[in-house]
This record gives sequence, structure tokens and C-alpha cells, in this order.
Amino acid sequence: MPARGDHDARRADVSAAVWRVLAARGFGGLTLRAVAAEMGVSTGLLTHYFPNKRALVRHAVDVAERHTDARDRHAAAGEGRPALRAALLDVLPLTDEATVMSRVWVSYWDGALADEEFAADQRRRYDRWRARLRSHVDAALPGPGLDPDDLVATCAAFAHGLVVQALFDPAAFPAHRQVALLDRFLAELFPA
Amino acid sequence: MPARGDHDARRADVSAAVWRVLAARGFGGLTLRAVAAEMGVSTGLLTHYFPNKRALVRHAVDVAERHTDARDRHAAAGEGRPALRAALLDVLPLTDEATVMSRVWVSYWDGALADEEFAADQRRRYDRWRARLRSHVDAALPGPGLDPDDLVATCAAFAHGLVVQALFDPAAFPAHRQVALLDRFLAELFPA
DNA sequence: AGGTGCGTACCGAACGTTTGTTATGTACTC
DNA sequence: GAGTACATAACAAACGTTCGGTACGCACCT
Repeated sequence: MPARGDHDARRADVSAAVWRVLAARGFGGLTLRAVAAEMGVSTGLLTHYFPNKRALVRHAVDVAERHTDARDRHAAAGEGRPALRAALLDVLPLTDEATVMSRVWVSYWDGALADEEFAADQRRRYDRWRARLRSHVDAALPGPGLDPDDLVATCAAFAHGLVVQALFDPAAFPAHRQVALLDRFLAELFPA
Repeated sequence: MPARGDHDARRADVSAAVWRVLAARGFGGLTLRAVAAEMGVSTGLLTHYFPNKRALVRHAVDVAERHTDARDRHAAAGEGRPALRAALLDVLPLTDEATVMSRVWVSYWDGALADEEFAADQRRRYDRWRARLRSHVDAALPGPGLDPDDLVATCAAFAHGLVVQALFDPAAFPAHRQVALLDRFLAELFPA
């Protein structure tokens, strides 16, 4: 917990609390009072740092994206297929913390689908993510005749679809199986 | 609109209204008043046919599953890979009606993640869906050494991940591209 | 044939709770 | 003393649920 008055750090605290509430109660259960209770503060603090709930949610999701992004850069040591593998591993619910973030995103999809502005944000987020994956796919392109954008969309689809299945059935999709599934998938799509 | 008093048909009407509200406003925006307004009736009708909101939602999603299952084209699509292709096409948002149903499911994921009972329902639904796909995969197995359950999970992941991307960016994922992506995906996974 | 009674179908309002937002108050810092 | 950083209380709106009331259809009785 940062010092009282540290504006940016406080907003980051709020965002982390939003993630926890979102992961535990879903977008429908995301209320200012729940976030405040999660932080052990009053709703007055939230309204002090954010003009309204919409801005609060938006900031929390923005920070979440940068959070995952930072994790991505850390893991991606190589280039091409290993980098692509690392980038996809970053979005799978392989750890407790990654599971929380995965739940944040899946829950947020609901809110984003129902709200035009959030939906536009989410579309741009997907664009950015695919653009990031694209650079890795380009370096790993198995041969001519294959559209790299299609490959990127296919990889993104596989990853997010696996996230959803793993969230609903963690016992059937332990971390090692998720990794194995990803590796087999990549082996098929990018034959060495 | 069926005759007044047709119990089962009336419950099906309510379920269809739930789908429309879910697709338009998301799980968080799913309220009894919104469903009643969508049907042009009062909330009293809803409470007459369902003991509470939870039961209403549960029934609506159950009907939705049977709805998609009935649409299943694999009955007319032969066996093996063509049947698998048809079954996966059935869950993609290729038409307006299919888009509504896709939005229903993605929105419902949020509610299901936040509710243990709904989550268990959803896990069983995934199990049933994968079991259905499994029979097609078995008939299309490209060779030994590949786990059919892994192939099924991979196909399911690809399909649902594509659904999400297509919902957020319909312009970038028109029906023909979704079909092309699926066909290329299947061609890689099940080489003829 | 024509009332009579009763169950089903449904409306519309009310209840208490919870929501986002706004305001007022208070303590601490500079 | 001014301004920032909160807590606390109040607000209307909207929520799920409950409930009294009405309209209709069908069995039954004479």
C-alpha cells in the first residue's frame, strides 16, 4: 500500500481491486461498494480519484492490458516461433494470478459487448494484440501462400478459446496440459 | 406468438426474449423488466412462469443449447471432417441470428464465472459439446500418436476464440473469412 | 340453457434493498 | 488558512420479489 496521496499509485490500487472484484463477482457484480470494500476504504475514495464508474472501469482495464503487455516483454526472449509461444503463454491461465486476469478479461467481454464505447476499446485492444503477435508470426512464417494475418487470428482464437475452457474446467485443463495443447497447436501450424 | 395459456410455448417465448436482451445489454443488463418490455408484457408474466430470475436464466440458456444443437448441420453433413466442419460452423456468428446466439453465450460466460451453479452447468455444457465433437474427430483422425481429446479441445478453443474476435470486429471477420479461417485451420490439423 | 364456482393467466403496484452519484463534513499537509 | 484526501450520509433510480386484483375458460349443477 503506497503512501497516502500518491495519486497514480492509488489509482493503480483501485484498478487492482477492480480486477479482484471482477474476477470474483463478474462484470454484473462489479459495484463501487464492492471495490471499496475490497480495498478496505469508502466509496468516497473512488469518487475522489475517478469521475464515475465508467472511467474507473476503463482505467482498470487499461492498466490490465499494460500489465499483461509488460509480462509479455519479460517472457519473450527469442524471436519467431519461441516468441510467439511465449506471447501466447502470457494470456493463458497458467498461474493463480494469470487466472485472475483471464477472468477479468472474459468478464469484461460481457460489459464490452453491451457498451459501444467499451466495445470499440476492446476492438482496438484486439488490434494491438494481433499486431504484436503479427511480428512474431512474420518471423516464423512456415512458407508462402499463407496469410500471416490469418495465422495471427487463428493463434489468437486458439489462445482465447483455450482460456475460456480452462476457466470453466480447471481440473480438465491444468497448466501442463494447456502448455502441451499450445505446443501441439504451434507444431501443426508452424512445422519446423 | 402462441395462444394464451400454452405453457411450454410461453416459456420458450420468454427464453427468446432473454436471448435478445442478453445480446443487446449483456448479462449485467439482463433484468426482469427489460425482458418483460422486450416481450411487451409485464413482469408479472415472468414471475408467473418462473419462480425467480435464476430459474428464468437457467431455462433460457438450456433452451439456447438445445436450439444450437438442433441447428447442428452435422446430421446432414456426413461423417468425419465434413461433419466436424459443419458442427464448428454452427457456433460461429455467420448470420444475424447466429450472432445473437454467440453474444448470448459470451455474455453468459460472465454470469457463469461469477456463479458456482451456473459455472457447473457451463462446464457440463462444454463436456457435452466436446463429446459431440469427439465423435467427428474420431472419424477424422489424421493418424496415430495424436490424442483425440486434445484435438477436440483445440477445435473448440479455435471456434470460441474466433467467435469472440468476430463479435468485437465484425468488419474484420465477415462470414466468408470466418469460414476460410476454419477451413485452413482444419486443413492444417487434419491433413487429407 | 344458464348461472355458479374455481383455477389459471396475467397485470400493475408496492416493498425493501442496492445501485451510481452527489453533497457535506473532517482531518491532515503545506 | 487553503487545499488535498478522504469518510459519511443522503439521493433518486432501478433492482428482484411479493402480492392483491382482474379477466377468462371450463366443469358442474339445476
